[in-house]
Amino acid sequence: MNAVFKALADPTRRKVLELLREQPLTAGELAAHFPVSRPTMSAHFAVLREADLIEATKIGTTITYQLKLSVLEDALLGFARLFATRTADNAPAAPAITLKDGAAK
Amino acid sequence: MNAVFKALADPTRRKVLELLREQPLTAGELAAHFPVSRPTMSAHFAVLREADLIEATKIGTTITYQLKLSVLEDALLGFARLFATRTADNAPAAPAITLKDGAAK
DNA sequence: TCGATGATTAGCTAAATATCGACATCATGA
DNA sequence: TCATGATGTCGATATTTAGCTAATCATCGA
Repeated sequence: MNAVFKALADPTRRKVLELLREQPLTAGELAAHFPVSRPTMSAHFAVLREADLIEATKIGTTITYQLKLSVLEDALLGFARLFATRTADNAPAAPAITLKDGAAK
Repeated sequence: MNAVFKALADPTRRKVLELLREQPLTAGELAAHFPVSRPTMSAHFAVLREADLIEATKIGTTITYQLKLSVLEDALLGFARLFATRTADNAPAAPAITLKDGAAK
């Protein structure tokens, strides 16, 4: 979970995830959205991969990145759960939290 | 929102927020939970204050910190909303997300 | 007013991070 | 085979961050 929050600390990386929400994109396509160099983007991708937030698929010489929504979800939910107050009697172990219909585990 | 995610990137700071979920605590009480020096903790508090995640109240010589749950919630929800997929027809503008009963705006 | 207590500020170091240009890799098509 | 296009890796540099000790500030009680 720490790796996920570390990854989310950077605006560029959050934006990458946001772009990948719509559809998988190649490294080049993603890089085109930002004013930084390719190596810099590559480093950001590495951080996101390390956090297991994205998945890389290599086809020929092209690498396509795909969002792993469930991992993002688990981290966010795992953290949010720590703040969902549980009163003595009224205590559902897990509060109602969903990022996306059907995506919650 | 960036400040919030920056603040959440550190495990110590996340733990501080978690401790404050239960009840307000003084700087000293909080510091007692961690193996780092007081000044270091003070720096963490400053980051959390900067992100508006906690509120400081000075009583005499003691400073009590309190969690601003709504700010944390807004940031998490604001981000999560970006990933709540909206299909063409089945499109609720905002998905059902709550951290805590009655706390959602 | 003094001294003790709780907390922050100042000044510093070490480590981590972001960023770049240059180079390496690897698959593809001429 | 060779050039090319798409990426990643390397090495260097600058910035940021976490952490420490020592000093300072503010408040309270004797």
